[in-house]
Amino acid sequence: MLYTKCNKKKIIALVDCNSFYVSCERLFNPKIKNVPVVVLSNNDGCVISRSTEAKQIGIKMGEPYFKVKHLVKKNNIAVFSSNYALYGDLSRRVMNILKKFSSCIEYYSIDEAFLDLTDMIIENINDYIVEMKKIIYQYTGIPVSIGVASTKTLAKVANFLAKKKDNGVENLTIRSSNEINSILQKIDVRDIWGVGSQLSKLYKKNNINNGYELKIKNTAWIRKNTNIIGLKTVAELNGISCIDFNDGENAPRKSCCVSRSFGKKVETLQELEQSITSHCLNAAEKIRQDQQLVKSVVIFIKTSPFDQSNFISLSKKVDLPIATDDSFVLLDICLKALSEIFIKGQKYQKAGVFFLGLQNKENYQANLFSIKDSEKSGKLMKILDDANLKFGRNFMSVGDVGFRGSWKMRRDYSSRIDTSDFECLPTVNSG
DNA sequence: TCTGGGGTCCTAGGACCC
DNA sequence: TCTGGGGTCCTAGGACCC
Repeated sequence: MLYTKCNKKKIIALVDCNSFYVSCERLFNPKIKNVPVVVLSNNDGCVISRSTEAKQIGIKMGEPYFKVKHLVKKNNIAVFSSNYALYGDLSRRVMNILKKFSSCIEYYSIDEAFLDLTDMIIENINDYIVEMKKIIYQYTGIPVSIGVASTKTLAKVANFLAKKKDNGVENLTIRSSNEINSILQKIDVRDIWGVGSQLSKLYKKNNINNGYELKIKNTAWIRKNTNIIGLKTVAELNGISCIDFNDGENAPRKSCCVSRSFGKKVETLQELEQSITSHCLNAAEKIRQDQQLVKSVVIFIKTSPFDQSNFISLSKKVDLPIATDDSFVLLDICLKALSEIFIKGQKYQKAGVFFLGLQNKENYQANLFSIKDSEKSGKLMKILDDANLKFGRNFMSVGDVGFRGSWKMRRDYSSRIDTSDFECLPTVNSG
């Protein structure tokens, strides 16, 4: 049944921006063009983007910053806090260009997209992707790698190869199956898309060490020892496309989470209330933007998981009788839930809000008990959202978000670049 | 009061991704 | 001293029903 959809060989391209966050910072700062650069996660916690030079020095993806600080110092690595407003803006520009190369496109992440080229009339795929890469660079300054293959999983493999090549593109659809097999033999099973730390442990224990060994593994064994996703990965390595292509531009979100670690540990209820308030309001704004309503709410607070002996994680779920997008209602629920789970005397490290069971507002409206109330609330929420859009996040707020709380996120190395700010335009000297 | 099996639905938790 | 955030999907197991 898994295979029935696949009667025609597909042509799928995966476009992936190279060291995306680093590339974004480099656009506005030519001085860091050929030097090692890293970008840190929120709170300056971990390394989440590395330039080629930084990779060569041995900085690993996801490593805590404090553990590599000595390497940073010794090698003069340029360090940046993440600036998601900037990355989001540049991502949109790249994706807009990709739209011109295929009408069937899946925005997979901030720096990646799948393009289905199956039904397009293209004389030469290789020329097409070389052109695509060139245009993206010319229009945005962002370098990308492009891999093409008959399935998403193989397109990931192709992209993995493309990243190591000078021209930055790889097309597996023109390679023989023998060539593909020998390529897969050289790829560690952990590097196959869909194989994470747990699966790779299981595979290696059972002598499946590379992509080829996974490809030829008996499917009954895979089914018995993993799950449907494991089975799909194997099918895809065999050229059978069975992972859905999600080209719905606005596939609605099913859940929405806003959470943050604190810049320093938090012990008081008041500070937790401020952070939960801020997260709740931000999440509410997000779902209103998407015309969605919330059916249940979860809030959580936890101490640091790295302090194993003292780790606690507290949470509470509340189901709403009527789905809503009203910040007042949601905030009320969140703060009440917080007061119920709060335990004194703990050093909290993180707090967050989940909105679950999101549903489309249009479809739900008719079920509301009081249309009038919801209209009133809708107008008020719109004023709130418009003001915050115009004057910046949290300009207008409903509760106490503690404007200068010492618990707020650390961002010590931000480039503070804003693409809507003229001051940030680079200066060009003509002579 | 004791007995069985099979179905659905829901949820918590885990694994994975970037 | 200092270890990100936001998603999706799948499964096992419990509750409930007949």
